[in-house]
This record gives sequence, structure tokens and C-alpha cells, in this order.
Amino acid sequence: MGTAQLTAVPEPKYWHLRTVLLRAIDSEFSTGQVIPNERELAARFGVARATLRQALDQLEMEGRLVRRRGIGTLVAAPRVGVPVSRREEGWPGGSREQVWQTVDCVIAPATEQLAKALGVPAGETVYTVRRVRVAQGQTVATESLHVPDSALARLPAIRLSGAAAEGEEPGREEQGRTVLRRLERLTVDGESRSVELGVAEADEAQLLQRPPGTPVLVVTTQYASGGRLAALAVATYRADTCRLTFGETGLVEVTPVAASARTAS
Amino acid sequence: MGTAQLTAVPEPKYWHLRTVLLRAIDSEFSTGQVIPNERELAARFGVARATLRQALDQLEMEGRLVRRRGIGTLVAAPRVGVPVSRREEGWPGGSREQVWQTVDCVIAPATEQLAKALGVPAGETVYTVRRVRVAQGQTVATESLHVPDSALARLPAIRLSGAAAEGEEPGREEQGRTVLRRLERLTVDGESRSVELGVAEADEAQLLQRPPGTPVLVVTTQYASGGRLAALAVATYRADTCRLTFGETGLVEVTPVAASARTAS
DNA sequence: GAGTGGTCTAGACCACGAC
DNA sequence: TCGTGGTCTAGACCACTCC
Repeated sequence: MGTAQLTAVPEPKYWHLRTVLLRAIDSEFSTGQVIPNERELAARFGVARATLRQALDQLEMEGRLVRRRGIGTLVAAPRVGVPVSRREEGWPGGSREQVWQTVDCVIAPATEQLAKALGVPAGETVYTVRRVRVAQGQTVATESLHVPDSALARLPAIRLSGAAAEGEEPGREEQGRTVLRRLERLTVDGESRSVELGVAEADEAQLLQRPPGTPVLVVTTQYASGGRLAALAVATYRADTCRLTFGETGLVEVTPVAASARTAS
Repeated sequence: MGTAQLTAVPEPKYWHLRTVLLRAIDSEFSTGQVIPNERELAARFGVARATLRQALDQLEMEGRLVRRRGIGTLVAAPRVGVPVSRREEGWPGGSREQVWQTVDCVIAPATEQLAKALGVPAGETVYTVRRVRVAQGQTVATESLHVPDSALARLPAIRLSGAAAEGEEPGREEQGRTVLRRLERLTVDGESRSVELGVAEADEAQLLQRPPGTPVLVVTTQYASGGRLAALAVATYRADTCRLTFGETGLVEVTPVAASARTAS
């Protein structure tokens, strides 16, 4: 990473800096390596630290850098591909591996907003199961799975096991698993999905081990059963480390594209 | 929007400001309305302008605010849902409406990176068609569709029309349309797709009418034909205004969820 | 020319991790 | 205790839009 002087260009300094830094980390650094600290880089390029940080912000958003307080700035590993399309990935009981882990469950009347999204009357009881998704030893997503009572009511009750069967007070995590077990019996005949950019709220940020305001990919999934909306899942994926993949079952899975393929065009 | 004083809280000022501003624009402002300017807001909340701007940055990334130089900061319209899943949306000739408009076409040997992504030998001729997607009168995406010569070679040649047939030099836009017409004849039997966060490079930014560094959703689609990769499309969607939707054909399309549904949980 | 957001500066202090 | 990134300040000037 040389001591490049910034030539007078019409583009902003921070953008030019980003380009220079990007070229440097591509050619002179490898995954996990720490790059020089912000004060040093700012001095080296002859800019204020705030300007340098603007460039680092971009590269961090692109998933090329990871900044750790007290440690330094590291070259990030390539984003991990996370399958979100196939039904088994999101629906309880479908996946062999344990990709989703139940964290919590709250039972509460639906707020006006939530009721509208679920297509049920406001105030109806809604089970909200909170789950986290772990990939390669790291939490990559959190999810709130909202299930209106009326959807569960169409299912036969199941036997409770363990502590709950013995009349003890079930934990919230245990309650969540019970709801999920009941959902396993529900046949899903359709799912509609959308993806948009958002920022992590306080609770999500904590679960994702990131500061509040971190960019996330918000995946909203509507599960339909018998022509009705049976459940609504809102999942937030870490945008810095995740690449969401939407495969079609039974099709050829071609080789993954390098993250930087688009700069090659 | 009152003159709220910031209480001493463990969370950063800019994050608290975001929450206060979000509540204000939800309750006191409507779409398209201008909110007070940055210097006034900073004074009103007793913070530096840079701190206030951090909060506005968040809200802009969430698609809640739009900032226009020389004009002011406006409350943004809700994000538009953009279908990206169905085959007809991306593949040439499939869609009745003209959602994609050809802009340019370059014919060049594949760079090492691009060749690797396409699964062809480096240096093979690759047609790259540049298109833009227009929704509701606004450019919401740009795309580079890369087609290796070997994929086109498996198709019968088609008659050229208009200027090209008369031996004149075809424009690059015309070349692009010719490639697209040939692609219409190719039967696609599979597509694999991924979505990740990126930033708009200079050329993309210009087409999207946004400054460089703007967050975009990068949709990479691999089209397979006869078990081979026939084309690679890299599309960048404006993250501020777009919500990508992935519908499954033949399924119930349930009501869209409000953009702020996740804050209701 | 007046007003807006966009960029940039040169500092300061804090929170966190390693030693 | 030291070095790191995270936050915040109080200014400055520029680019753009509108009148």
C-alpha cells in the first residue's frame, strides 16, 4: 500500500480513496490480515481521518473490510452464500441440519400493523417465535416468525413433552419449540418472498453481534396454506457477510460467481 | 417535530436521533414533504451537523428519506416492489411489457475473471449487453448481461433487419438488440440467483441517477441451457427505492407487507 | 444571491481489547 | 497502560437549485 498522492479529480476524495484502498487490499493483503490503522492511513494519504473513514465505510458495506474496536481493520473473508429459497430452509422441520435455532417466543395480541400484515383482526393472539440462523459458527440472521392463533387452531393439538407435560411452567424457548412443532404439521402450499435493505435495530444488532444501524438484508416471507396466509417471517441477514442465494430445486447448480465479478465488466 | 432534548442514554446520539426523527416523519409528515434543513435540525436538537447527518444517512438507507442537493430533504415514498424471480422478468423476449431497455453492447474477449465466472476459456469473445430497468417512470436498475460466443454459436443465425441488413455500421444499441433477439431463441431450463449488498460504481451510479457509492442490491443470475451456463446477468437495483420480490408462479399472491411491519414486532 | 445538501478539516474524548 | 476504532464537535468551502 504505497503513499499515493491524490490527484486533482472531479470525484470526491473518499471515493477515490476507496478505489485506491480496494486495489491495495486486492493485491497486497489477504483474508484476515490487518491493514494499517486509520490515523496512519489518513496521514499517509494526506486527508483527515473522517475522510478516510468514509472510504472505509464503503469498503465495509461492500463486505471487503471488517473493523473491530480495540483491534484494527481486517480484510474480510468472501461472503458466504446462504440459501433462502427452498422451502426447507425456512419452514420448521424441513431441514435436516439445524440451521435455525429458537431463541424466544412471545404470545401477544396483534398490533394494528401486524394484524394488517397477517390479514387477521387486530388484537388476535399471535405467536411470535424468535430464531437465529447460524452458518459456519457465526450468527448470520435473526428472524421473527409470526403465526396467528387462527392458523394454529386449524391444526390438531399435539402432546407436550418434557417439562411442559409435567405441568411445570414452560420456558419461552420451550414455548417457541412447541409452536414450531405444531407448524411442522401444517402443509405449506405457497410462499412469497421479498428482499430489501434495512438497518439492524437494537435487539437484532445484539443477536447479530453488530452495532445498531448495521446494514441488513430484510427477507420477508409469507407462507400460504389452503389459500390463506398461515405465517409471516421477517428475517434480517447481515449484509456484510451474507450473499443470499435463491436456487430452484432440481436444476443445475452452476459454479458460484466471484464476489468481484461485476467489476470485471 | 418538537424540540426534544436528548436524554443521557448509553446509545449513540445519532441512533437516538434516528429514532426520534423516524417517529416524527411517521406521524407528522407525509410522502414528498420537505423536512426542516440540516442546520436547523442540528440546532434544534443541540448537536453538530455531522451528527445529525449520521441519523439522516440511516433513514435514507432505510428508504424513508430522500435528499436532494439544492432542494432539501423529503419524506420518501414507500419502496416499490420489483419482481425479479419469474423467468420472464429477466430473460429477453419473455415479458410483454418493456421492463428492460437496451442501452449499449460491447463485444470483447473475456477477462480472466469474467471467463472464470462464465466457465469459458479466458479470451473467448463475450457479448455484454447493458440494459436499464424502468419502473414507474424511474430507472431502478442497471444490468450487464454477459453471453459467451460459444452459447450464441449453438443457435442458428437470424436475419438482420433495418440498417444492419443494408450493410451499414450497426450502432452499439442495435448490436445489443440483435444479441437479445438471438437469445430469445435459446431455451432456458434453469436459473440460479443470488442477492447481496453493493455500492454503485461510477457508470452504474450515473444510470441510476445517484452519486457513486450509493447502496445497491446486486442480483446475479446464472442462466443455464442444456446443462451449461448460457449467460450471466449482473443487475444492480437501487436499494433506497426497491423491494425485490420473488414470487412463485401459480401460487397465491398474498397482500404485500407494509415496509415498517418489522418494527411492529 | 440565498438556501440547500455534499465534502472536508483538525481536533477531542470515549469504549474496547490486548498486554 | 496503550493502541484501536467509534463518536462528536465547530467550523469551512463547494455544488446545486431556485428566484
